[in-house]
Amino acid sequence: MPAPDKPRLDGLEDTWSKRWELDGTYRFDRSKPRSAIFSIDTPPPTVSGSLHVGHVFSYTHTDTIARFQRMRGREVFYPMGWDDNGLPTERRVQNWFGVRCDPTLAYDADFDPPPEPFDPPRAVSRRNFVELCDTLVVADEEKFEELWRHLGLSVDWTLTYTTVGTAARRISQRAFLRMLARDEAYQAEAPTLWDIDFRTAVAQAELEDRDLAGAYHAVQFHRLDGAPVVIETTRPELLAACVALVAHPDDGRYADLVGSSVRSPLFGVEVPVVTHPLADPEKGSGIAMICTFGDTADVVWWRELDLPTRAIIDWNGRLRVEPPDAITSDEGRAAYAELAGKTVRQAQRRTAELLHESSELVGEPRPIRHAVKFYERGERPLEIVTTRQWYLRNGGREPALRAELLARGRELAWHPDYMRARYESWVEGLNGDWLISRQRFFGVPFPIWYPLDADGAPDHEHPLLADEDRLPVDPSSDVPDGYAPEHRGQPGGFVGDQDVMDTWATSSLTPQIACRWHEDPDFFERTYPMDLRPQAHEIIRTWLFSSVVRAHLEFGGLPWTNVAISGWVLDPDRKKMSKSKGNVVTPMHFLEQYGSDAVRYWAARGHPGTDTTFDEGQMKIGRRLAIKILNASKFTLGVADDDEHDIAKPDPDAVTEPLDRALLAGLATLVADTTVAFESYDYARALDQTERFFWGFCDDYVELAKQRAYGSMGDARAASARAALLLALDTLLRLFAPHLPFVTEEVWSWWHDGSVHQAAWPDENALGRAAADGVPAVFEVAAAVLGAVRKKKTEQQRSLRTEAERVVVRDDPARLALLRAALDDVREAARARVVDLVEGQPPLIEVELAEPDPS
RNA sequence: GGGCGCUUAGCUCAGCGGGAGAGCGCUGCCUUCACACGGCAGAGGCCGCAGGUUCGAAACCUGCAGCGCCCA
Repeated sequence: MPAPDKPRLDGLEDTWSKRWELDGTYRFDRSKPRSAIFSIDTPPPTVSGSLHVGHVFSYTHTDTIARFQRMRGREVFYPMGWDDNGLPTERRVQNWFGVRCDPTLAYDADFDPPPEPFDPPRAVSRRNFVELCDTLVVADEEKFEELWRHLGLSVDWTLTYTTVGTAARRISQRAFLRMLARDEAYQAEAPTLWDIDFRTAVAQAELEDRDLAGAYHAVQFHRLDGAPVVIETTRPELLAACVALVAHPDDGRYADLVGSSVRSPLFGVEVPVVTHPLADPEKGSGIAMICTFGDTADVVWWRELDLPTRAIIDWNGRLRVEPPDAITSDEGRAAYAELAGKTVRQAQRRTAELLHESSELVGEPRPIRHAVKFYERGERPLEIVTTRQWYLRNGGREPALRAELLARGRELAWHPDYMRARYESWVEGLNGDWLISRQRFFGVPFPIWYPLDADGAPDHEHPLLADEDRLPVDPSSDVPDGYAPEHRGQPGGFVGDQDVMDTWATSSLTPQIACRWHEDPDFFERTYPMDLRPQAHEIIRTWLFSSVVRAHLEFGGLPWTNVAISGWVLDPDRKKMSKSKGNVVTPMHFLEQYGSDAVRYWAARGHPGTDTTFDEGQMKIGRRLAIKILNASKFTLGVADDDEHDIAKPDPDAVTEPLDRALLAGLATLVADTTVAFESYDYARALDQTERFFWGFCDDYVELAKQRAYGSMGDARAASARAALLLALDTLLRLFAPHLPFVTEEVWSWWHDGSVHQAAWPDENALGRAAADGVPAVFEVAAAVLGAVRKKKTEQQRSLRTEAERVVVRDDPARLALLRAALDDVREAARARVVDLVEGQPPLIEVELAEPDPS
């Protein structure tokens, strides 16, 4: 099929994505041995959100790697997953159908998705809720898949998985049960970071610090002899939960106090004065009150100093109705009654008033700004409450395991390498095990029930576990072995664990889910551990770390050998593009306006790990590059197609001219360089090198060789140019193919059977052989002279077709020899009547143009 | 507070021991038989600052500043 007269970019996405699907171009061949396979642990996008240019950016990076590896001969395992597990989907299902999940309800097999949302919302069982989720995400997934196909991701769409689907739930539960059996999972009643709005526990990895306005309240405690002791606190409302005062052991100001007791204001509770190195002498008055619990420091003090528990904050964020037992005086109980049931903010205000009235508040509260811990999706500061939760060991408590995980981090090949520091600082800063239970309704439940004693109280010490071959189970509707449904909730019966797992507890298993751990042992054998985890840097502490933990504990190894970290897309003000900031740009418009190759070009220029500004200008350049590829290809194929030779199989031996050999020699170097770049996951460098070479090819080589290729110097010399043009085009199309899959495939189809994306990556040695004695410098010197002539013509405001009367090149003998080898080409391209070569220094190029035509 | 990264032309960025570069934007020219969804050329820079290593530093080392991120 010859090149069209007016080759166009428009419509290539539809044409080729359909064709690739029909031909199974990216279909994974599972019969290949592990050594021949390159497997990629793609990040499953959250389907309830929408894809924005940040997704296009990072997924393009991965796709270029996938395409490169495919052309290198690896069988690429590149599945897509959809993340439909977690809060975003839960909320979307609630709103879309007007339902809420109530795990205490029994499954209703006759329940159908309502055409209109229920109003008011109706409660449904967890299993029904999950089914509604399944129906809703199907539509989302179709939209996402369409966009990914339009972008040209070389995913095998028959391998798609979801994170709340049956297999994911089964694998997730299986992995949990195995950790439980190895004592790597355990249940504990402990102080827990708690979001009072979501009413769920939150893990360390989900925290973020936010700067918040607060105020130091100077509050008077009293020595037993009546003398005042002033502490400063930003949380006076926790006074009733105070269990001690703490000072630094070296702080002389309080030395005489340590070991004695003081009495709290308002409540008159006697508490000890203790020391701990974590107490900061610089902060406030240097002595602080320890409450159960105001912040994580309180938890450390409470644990290490073995202090009593006097919790007053309830799981709804209000002060408990009943005062702590320690408050015994009538005055104290009366003061507490003023606060009971109030929110934290209300209680704080009222406490300050009460302290003011009793003259135990010293001066006015002093406003400060300080870092306060928030759940990353939350709106109010986290509280700390004591609850029973499930934990996975992650090295937060055991130095030995932590050291092993740090060693895994060093074993992993990071691209770029410096991103390893994020992992290490996170692992080194862990201060507890991984809390994985969430008091939510939607998600993967724990495959656990508890027996009920004669009084109907659950026995948490002897959980009933689901058999592995029953998985996945939903303990709210399934029944443990040895029990009947009617035993649920009855004394002597059982009750299901009500919590669900943290989404990361499932996401950390994407390698096991994608590779079908225990679902398909042969498949797993061939794909796991995987070769590449591509992901963004802000989830190193969550997704990457938790995946390493799971693989390390279950398999004693890494889940992949390489991780490629992509940066963020920044808006023009250099702020991260994110939904919460409201500055996201949806990609379809740009894909349609500039073409997918152009948008991919912009993305592929973003170096690994580097944040990149959203820049339409780069898309324009990408589009221009794609158009240039069309036109240069049209020219090459047009001039080379002489009805005598098979253009699909140019003959390397026909390349005899020094200029042509110079081109191929340069091309061989280019192939070597881009291969190295791609092998180190630097797709951006590979693109830059190829693009640079390509423009030189168009601007200089084609111009130099054009007349000869048309036959101006005879058949043999024309055949040399034609073969070189074809070899160069063939090579350049392959080098561009990972970045610009559509235009390269389009051009490839004009003169080749099959897909460029299944073609072999170019072979630098074959090109080197074709180049024979060629040296790139011949091309460089010839291009320099041509450039000087063009410059002269431009300066004289003359057409480039203007003839040059005479061109004089002065240089050293070696450079002149190089030029002499391509002199005929230079003369014709420059339209010069005479080119004189003069030995001498410094180098000089003089151009004398012909007189303008008087007409 | 600790760590990591960045700082190069108006903008977006490459270069990371021997010529200060690309594209966009700007200015000018050229309708050239692949390309006007073009081509060619031009102007534009104490390569953040200060020391050091070196025959030679935008690049390597040290310190500082600004910006961003990660962690505490």
